[in-house]
Amino acid sequence: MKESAPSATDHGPGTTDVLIRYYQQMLLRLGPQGWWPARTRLGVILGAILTQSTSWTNVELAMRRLRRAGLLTLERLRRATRAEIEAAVRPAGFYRQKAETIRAFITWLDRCSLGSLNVLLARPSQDLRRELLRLRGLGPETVDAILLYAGRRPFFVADAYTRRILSRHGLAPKGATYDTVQDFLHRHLPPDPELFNEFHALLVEVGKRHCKRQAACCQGCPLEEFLPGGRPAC
DNA sequence: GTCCAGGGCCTAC
DNA sequence: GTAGGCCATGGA
Repeated sequence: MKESAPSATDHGPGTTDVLIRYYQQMLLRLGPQGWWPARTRLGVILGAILTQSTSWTNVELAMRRLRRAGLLTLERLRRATRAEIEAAVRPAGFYRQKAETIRAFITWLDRCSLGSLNVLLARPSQDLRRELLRLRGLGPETVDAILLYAGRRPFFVADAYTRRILSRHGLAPKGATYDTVQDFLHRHLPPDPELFNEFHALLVEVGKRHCKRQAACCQGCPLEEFLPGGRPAC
């Protein structure tokens, strides 16, 4: 079988230990992150859509506007116009696309899961993931965030920070795809939703503080001591 | 003024 | 298959 995409580096049986040490170090330095900061499963799903390429502060602005407009229930979202949803989610950016994604999700939920998040989230994990990925506007990262944070399923959200940090630490090749990095983490971590939840949240926090897209990083980073050769990899 | 954010889609090559 | 453009707002 030909493998065209760069594969994550397999460090053998010790890889799990390495990853757990990363996790423990971040947890020790930063403490529990308390993700996902939404009150309901619907809130988690809306947040997952709104946070696409958007800072969480802007997502919070949009969520507040949704709440003020009474749009944080399925019943109200069904009756809301496109313009109402667009106006509420505007601070999160890409507001036309995101409003349309929200409407598409609600329509699909009504058609395929009796309009019930209980019914939806009771479906088998792989089947549910495959179906969600078919919805326009839901890519792998958003779907996995929904599965992990709303459905408590063990899908690691291998977002840009996760890929960047693992790459800079030599655990994944530069340019590794979402699926490659997620598969790597799934092979080397116990399938524990609580672990995936906290691990991902910690990686994002470290990424925001120390691993920006272009900036040099590592100074003061909780993971600095783990860098290959003890030197900055970035 | 510039960069960036807890992505995803589409098109051209 | 993949690189590049586009979608958009708000904070640093």
